[in-house]
Amino acid sequence: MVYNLDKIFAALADSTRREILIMLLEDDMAVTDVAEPFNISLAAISKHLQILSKSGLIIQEKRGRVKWCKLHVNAMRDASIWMESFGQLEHINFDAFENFLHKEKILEK
Amino acid sequence: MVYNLDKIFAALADSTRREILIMLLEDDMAVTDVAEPFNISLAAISKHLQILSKSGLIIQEKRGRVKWCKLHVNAMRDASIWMESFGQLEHINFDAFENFLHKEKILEK
DNA sequence: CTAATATTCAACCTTTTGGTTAAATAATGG
DNA sequence: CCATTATTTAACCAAAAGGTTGAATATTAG
Repeated sequence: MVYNLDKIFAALADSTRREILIMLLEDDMAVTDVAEPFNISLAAISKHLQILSKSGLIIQEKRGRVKWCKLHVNAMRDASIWMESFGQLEHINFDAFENFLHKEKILEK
Repeated sequence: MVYNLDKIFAALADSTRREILIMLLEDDMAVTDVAEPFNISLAAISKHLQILSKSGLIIQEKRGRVKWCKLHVNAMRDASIWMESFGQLEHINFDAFENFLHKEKILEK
């Protein structure tokens, strides 16, 4: 399966959706739980999740009445490969990267 | 200077703009020359270049009546760093990457 | 000075995006 | 069976995106 760069980058171009992806790094989540920290409607979150689904960045699986959302990182790899072509990543700025992880609270101080 | 992920990813979400970036990998170009391979109006290309400029992915510099466009890859690094957080890039798929470079005619067979 | 070249701006159009609220659907618990 | 919970759909709205054409603005060449 090949991913659609238009859809992947468009999905990543919204900060709400990027925050959702970061939340899903930690664990799979139900739609209602994804919506909890945001103050927009559940319907809006549902749409964001559909955009993430169609881009391939997440997979949704319904069990009972709960639809579980989980990261599907393969899609992002396609986008990364595209970016690689600019020959920058061999000089990854690890300080900036670690900084990012702290800012997003993925790592604790 | 810090780049705006919304703008960078949104700029990358359009295939015309990604093609422009690939063209600029080879060399700096004037607006008219960027427009040449596309069959949309010059005004449309001008808008695409403004979007790329505002995202920080290119820099435009006017010399005489010609506005030169050049890649400014630092912006893309911010987006790459974001993607790094998904822990995928340490296993870069180099086959896929080389494949991409051939497909985009950056490398010849 | 004038014509040609390079680029942008303005006005317009259609489609998409991101949001809303209210109603619909589906599954579960009691 | 019925009320509750989980999620989506539908109808709507305002703003943004991506395109057009035609006019405007610089700058250069002759």
